[in-house]
Amino acid sequence: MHAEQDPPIKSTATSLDIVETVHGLGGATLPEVVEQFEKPRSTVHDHLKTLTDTGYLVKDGRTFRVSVRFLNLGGRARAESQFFQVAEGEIRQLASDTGEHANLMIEENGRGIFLYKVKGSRSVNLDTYEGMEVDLHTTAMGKTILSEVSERRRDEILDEHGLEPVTAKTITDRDELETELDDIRERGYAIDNEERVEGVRCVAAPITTDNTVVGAVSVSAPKSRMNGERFEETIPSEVLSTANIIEVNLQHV
Amino acid sequence: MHAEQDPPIKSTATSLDIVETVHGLGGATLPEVVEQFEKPRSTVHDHLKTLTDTGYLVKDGRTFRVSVRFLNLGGRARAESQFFQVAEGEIRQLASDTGEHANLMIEENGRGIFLYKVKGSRSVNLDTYEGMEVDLHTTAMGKTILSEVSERRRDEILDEHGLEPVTAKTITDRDELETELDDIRERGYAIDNEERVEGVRCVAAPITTDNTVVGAVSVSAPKSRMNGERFEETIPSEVLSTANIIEVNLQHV
DNA sequence: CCGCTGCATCCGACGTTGTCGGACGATTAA
DNA sequence: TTAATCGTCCGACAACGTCGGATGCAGCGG
Repeated sequence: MHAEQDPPIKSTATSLDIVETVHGLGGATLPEVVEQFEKPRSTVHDHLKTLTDTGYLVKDGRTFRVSVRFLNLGGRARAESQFFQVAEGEIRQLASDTGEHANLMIEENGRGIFLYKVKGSRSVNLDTYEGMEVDLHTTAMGKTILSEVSERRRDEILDEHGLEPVTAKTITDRDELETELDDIRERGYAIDNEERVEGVRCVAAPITTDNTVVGAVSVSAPKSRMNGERFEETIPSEVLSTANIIEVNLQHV
Repeated sequence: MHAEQDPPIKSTATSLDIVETVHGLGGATLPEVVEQFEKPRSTVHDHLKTLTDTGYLVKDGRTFRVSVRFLNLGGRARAESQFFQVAEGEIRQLASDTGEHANLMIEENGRGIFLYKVKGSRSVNLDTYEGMEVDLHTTAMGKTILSEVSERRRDEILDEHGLEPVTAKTITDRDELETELDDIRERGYAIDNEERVEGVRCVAAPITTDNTVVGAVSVSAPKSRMNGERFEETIPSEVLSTANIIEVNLQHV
C-alpha cells in the first residue's frame, strides 16, 4: 500500500519542514524550532542560516520569521492561474454587491486553499488570509467541493485528513457529513453555521466545468447580519449567480 | 571584502534556486531547467522530484510550475506584518476613491516588493502581481524609497542592482536619477512616466516613521486618464493624503 | 563584580547522502 | 519502424550534511 518513499533530497525536505514549522509557530527562535524537531541544535541552526542567507527567512532579533519573499513565488503562481484570472473580478463584484467578505477556494492535496479574498465595505476582520489552508469539512466552500468530488476521492480525502473539529459546531461525524452533502447537492449551495469560526456564517457554491469541481465561491459575515431572508434567499442567490458567471467565463478561455 | 561564503546547506540552496528558475521561466520542463544549470539531468531531476513530492512544485504534464502552496507562506507573512495591517484599508480606500490601481510597496534587500495591490473600478489589467519584485529605480514607489534612504544605503543599492532599463523611458543615468530624487524630496511625491510599462503613469508617495522610510503608496493608470490637473493635482494630493494617514496610524500600533 | 545560565555560532570527524555518469524504458516525431 | 528525446532509476564515489562538543556572548542574580 502506502509506498511513502521519502523524497530523494532529504536536506531540502527538512529545510522546507523547518520553514513550515516557523510558519506554523508564527515566528520562532532556534530552541523553539529544535523542540519540534528531533534534530540537534547545530543541524537546525545550519538550516536556519541557509534559509536566512537565501532570504526566505528573516531574522528579527532572536526570532526567525517567514519572509514575504514567498509571496513573490505564490503570488505569481496565482496570477498565472486561469481560474484566478477569470474569477477575480467576479469575486470583487460579489464583495461589492453584498458589502461582505467574498472568497475563492481551490482544493489541493485534499485541503482547501483560500486563493482570493476580498473584504466588503462593512466586513469585519477575519482570521483568513490569502493562501491559507484549511480542512475541507470546516468551511462552506470546502463542503461544496466535497459534495462534488467522486465518492472514491472523498473517502481518500476524509481518510487522510479526518474530521477534526475547530469549533463546537464543526461536523465531526461521517454520516452526518454525508447527509449534509446530500442537502448541498440538492440545494446547490452550502452553508457554514459557525463551523469554523464562532459567530461567523458563510454561504458557498461550487464552481464546476465538465462535471468536475475546480473551486468554490463564498460570502462570509457575522451571524448578526446573516439571518432571515438574507441568509436564506438573497445571499445564496448572489453566490450562486457569481459561481455561474465564473463557470460560463471558464468555457471561453 | 565580500566574504560571500555560501550557505551551509548547499542542496537546499540549489533546490531554492531551481524553484526560482521555474518561477522565472513561468513553468519549465526538466531539460529547460537543466539548460539554466550546470548540473546533470539526474541531479536536477532529484531536486524537482523532491519539490513536487513536498508539494511546492506541481507537475502539469511535462512542465513544472510553482505551486500556490507558497502563497500560504507568503500570505501569512504579509498578513502578520503590522505595516500591511495598517495600510491595507487605506490602500483599498485610495483605489475606491480614484477608481484606479492602488499599490503598496516595501523594500527588501535593495529591491521593491509589491506588498498589496487593489484594482479600481475602471482599472485595466497590469502585469504586476502581489509579491512581485522590481528594481527600485523603475517605479515611482521605488524612487520615493530611494529618495528617503541615506546616501550610503542608496549607493549600496545602486551598486548592487544597477540601473537596468525596462522601457525606453527608464532612468539609466545616475546623475539624472539624483536630480530626480531631489525633485521628489522637494515635491513630496514621485511620478513614473512610462518608466516601467509603456502607456502607464504612476504617482507615489513615501511612508516614513521616525525619519525612516518603511514603504510607499502609489496610484497607477493608463496615461490617457493620467494627465492635466488630475495627474498634477488631484491624484498626487490623494496619494499624499493616504501616505499621511498610514503614517499617523503607524504611530498608534 | 563575578559566576551562572541559556543562547548563537563555530569546529572537526564521521558516515550518511547528494552527486553524477550511465543505462533502461517510455514517449514523441518522422 | 526508427531515431531522438525525455523521464526515471541505479550504483559508486566523494562531498557534505550531520551531530557532539567547544567557544563566545548576553543577560541575570548573588
